[in-house]
Amino acid sequence: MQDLHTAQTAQDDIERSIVAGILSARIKPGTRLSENQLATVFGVSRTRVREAMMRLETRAIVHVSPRRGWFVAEPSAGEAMTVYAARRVIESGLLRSMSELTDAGREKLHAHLAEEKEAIAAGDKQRLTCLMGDFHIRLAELSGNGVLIDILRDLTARTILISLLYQSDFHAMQSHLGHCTIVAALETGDFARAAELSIAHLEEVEEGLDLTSRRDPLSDLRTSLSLPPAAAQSTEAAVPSRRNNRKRRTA
Amino acid sequence: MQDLHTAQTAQDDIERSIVAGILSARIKPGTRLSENQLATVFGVSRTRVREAMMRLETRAIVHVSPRRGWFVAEPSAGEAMTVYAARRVIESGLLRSMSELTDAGREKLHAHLAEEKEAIAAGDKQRLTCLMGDFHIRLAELSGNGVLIDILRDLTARTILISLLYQSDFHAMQSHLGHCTIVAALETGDFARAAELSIAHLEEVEEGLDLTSRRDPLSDLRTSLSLPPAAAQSTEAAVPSRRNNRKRRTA
DNA sequence: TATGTAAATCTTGCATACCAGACAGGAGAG
DNA sequence: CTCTCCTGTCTGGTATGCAAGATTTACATA
Repeated sequence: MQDLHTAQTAQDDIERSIVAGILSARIKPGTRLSENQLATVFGVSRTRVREAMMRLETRAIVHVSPRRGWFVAEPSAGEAMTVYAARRVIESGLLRSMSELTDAGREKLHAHLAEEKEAIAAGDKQRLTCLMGDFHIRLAELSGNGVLIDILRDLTARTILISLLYQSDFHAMQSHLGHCTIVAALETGDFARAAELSIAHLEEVEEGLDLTSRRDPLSDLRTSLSLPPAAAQSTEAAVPSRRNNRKRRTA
Repeated sequence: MQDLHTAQTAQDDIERSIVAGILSARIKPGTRLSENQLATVFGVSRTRVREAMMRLETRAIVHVSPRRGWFVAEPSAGEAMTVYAARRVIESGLLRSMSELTDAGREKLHAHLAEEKEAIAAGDKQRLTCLMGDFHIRLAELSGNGVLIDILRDLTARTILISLLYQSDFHAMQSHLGHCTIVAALETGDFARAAELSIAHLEEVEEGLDLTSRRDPLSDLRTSLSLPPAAAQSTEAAVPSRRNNRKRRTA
C-alpha cells in the first residue's frame, strides 16, 4: 500500500492501482485493504473505495469478509486448478484461432522474451513473476480482441496470486523456455502446435505448484520475523502495526 | 421491470434479477434502469442498487451515461463481433479440451435439445432466444469449470442483447440444427470436430445478424405503438412515462 | 500462570442528505 | 410562427452519519 498513491486518482484509479499492484506482484494475496486507508490515500470518501472494491470483487480479485474487511483474494487449491484449466481452454483456443502473426506482434513477443531473459539474468524474482504473467497477456493482445484481453488479464492476476501462494520453487528458466517454444511455433505459422504447447506449458506451471499443502497462515509473520518454521525471536521490523499480526481466516 | 420484484431481495438479488431478465430476453437492450425505481421496487436504498449496477457494469451488461442514467447495454457492431469472436475461441477451446461426455451430461444436452424443439414447435420466440443462449451455458457446464461458466454466462447475456439489437430474422431451426450436430459430435467422442462445429455454428449465427445498419433508435417506440415503420397512432400502453420517450444516446 | 469475561475499538453495511449536471417545457423576443 | 433562453425537475455523483458486528485487549479470577 506504500507506493500506489502515485497517480492523481481520477475516476477508477483505485481499481487500476490495485490490479496493477497485483499484476506486478507488489501486493500479496490476503493483504488487507482497508476502506478508510484507501480512502485517505486516494483522497476520496469511502463510497468510491467501496465501489472499486465491489467491482474488483466481481472480478474475483478481492473478497470481503462481512464486517471484517476487504482482502486481496487467496484462491484455494480448487480455484487454482479451475483457473489454470480455464486458461488452458482460452489460451489454446486463442492461439489455434489465429491465422497469422503480424510483424508488429512478432516484434512485441520478441521484446517481451528479451525482457524475460534480462530479468532472469538479473535474478529479479518479483519482476519475473510479473513478466511471466505478462507474456500471456501479450498473447491475448495478438488477437486484438478486447474481451479476451480483459478476461485473460483478470485470470492472469488471479494466477499471480496463486503463484505467490503455492509456488514452492520458481522455475523461471523453464517457463521462459516454454514461452520461447510457443513463440517459435507461432513464427512458423503452426498455430495448432502453439496451442498444444500452451496447454503443455500451463500444465507444467501448474505442476510446479504445491497445491496439496495449505499455506501456513502464519508464514508471512514468520518470514517477517525471519525464522524458518518454528522457535521464537524478538525483533520485528517489517511489521508496522500490531494489526498485521492477525490470523487470517480462509473462510 | 414489472415482474422482477418477486424475490425477497436478499443480498445481491438486484444483480441476479437483472441478469435473469436479460438471459430470458424479458429486458431489452437500452432499457433504462433508474436507481430510484429499482430502490423502491427492491425495498432498499439507492446505495445498494448502485453497487449492483457497478458490478453489472464491470460485466459489461449495463452502462452508465453520466448524470443521465443507467441503461442495459446496447453493444455496438464492433463489440458484437468481438463478443462472437471471443465465444468462438472459448467454446471451441472448451469442447476440444473435453475428454469424455458423461451420461449426466448427455442427458442434460438431450433434455435441452428437446426443449428447443418444443419451443420451435410452439413458436415461442422469446423462449427460443433464451434457450439458444442457454445451450451454450449447458456446454460450459459440461466442463464443470466454474470460471468458464461464469465467463460464458456473461458473454451469453451480451449475445442475447446483441441478438435483440441486430437479429433481423430469427433462424431458430438453423441454430437448433447446429446445436444438434455439436451434440452428435460430442456423442461420438469427436471433440475436435465438435469444436470446429461450434466455430461454424457461431459464425453462422453471427452472419445472421445485420451488423451493418445501425438499429433504428425509434424502433422500440414504434413497436410499442404497434406500427411497422411509419405513421402515427394514439394509444400507448407499454410506455409508462414520458421519460421513456427520450431519445437515447449511444455515446 | 492460565483462563474466562467484558469493554473498548476497530471494521464494514446501509441509508440519507446534499450537490451538480441534463433534459423538458414554457415564456419571451424576433 | 419560429427560435432562443430560462427555469423547474429529474437524474446520478459523492460524502457523511449512524448502527451492527467482529476482534482485540485489559482485567479479574481461579
